[in-house]
Amino acid sequence: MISGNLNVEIVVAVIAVVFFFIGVYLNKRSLNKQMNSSTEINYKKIEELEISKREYEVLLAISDGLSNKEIANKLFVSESTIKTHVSNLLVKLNAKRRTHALQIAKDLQII
Amino acid sequence: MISGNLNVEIVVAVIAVVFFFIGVYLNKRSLNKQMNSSTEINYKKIEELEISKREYEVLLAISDGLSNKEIANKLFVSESTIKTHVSNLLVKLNAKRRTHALQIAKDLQII
DNA sequence: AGCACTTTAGTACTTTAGTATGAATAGATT
DNA sequence: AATCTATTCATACTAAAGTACTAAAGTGCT
Repeated sequence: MISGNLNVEIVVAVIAVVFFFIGVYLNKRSLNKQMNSSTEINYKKIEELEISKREYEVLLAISDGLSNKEIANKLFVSESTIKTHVSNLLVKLNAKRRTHALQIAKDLQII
Repeated sequence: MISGNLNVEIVVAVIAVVFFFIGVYLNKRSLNKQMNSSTEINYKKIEELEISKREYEVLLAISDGLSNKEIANKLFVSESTIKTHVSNLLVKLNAKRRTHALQIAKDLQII
């Protein structure tokens, strides 16, 4: 009788643990399908768009809300240089302005 | 003996279901804490910052990458009006410019 | 009606952003 | 060595964004 009760308890515990992790696993899967945000960055897309390393740094700085002058200071180059990078980014992303570039970049999951 | 086996099966099933949902629930909670993106919008924060309905519409339009003129057309008002809203938004969000406002708004989870 | 707040809009101005163009330099590749 | 690409920077623009006011009209509330 004692060994019988122990068996039941162990079985219950195992089932609880197993189904707990099944719940966690299935939930993670379903959530990943839903939200295509906060996912990983699509590096292939960055290459595909021929966005250079420096241009990408500028793009990230834009998404931090920095001005061209602030980006220039951060990267130790002139504001002219940043303007060039931004202009090239806008062309490559087919964006009209920096906020538009951010919207597109998020959509493409490159930031 | 028969009724005894049935009870065990029912108990096992109940435990399985219960722990399955506990797994789902706890997983959802832990994921929400990690990624503060793609989560729900913090409407209390919007009120707290005293951002009006119209100002919030403008904020969303900014995050869509629209220019002041485009926002004006979309909301059927003048560009002057949009400039007023944007200026007020920048003050309320303590932002230096619209891209900075977007960064802050995302951080506060109001967009 | 009176009050508070939001939304609207204007003028005049300064600051940022963005375009177009040309050019120099460094690094990697052929 | 010659070529290609990325990065840098400048000048001279035009366009967009943002500030600082002022003010009128609409909305909701008491």
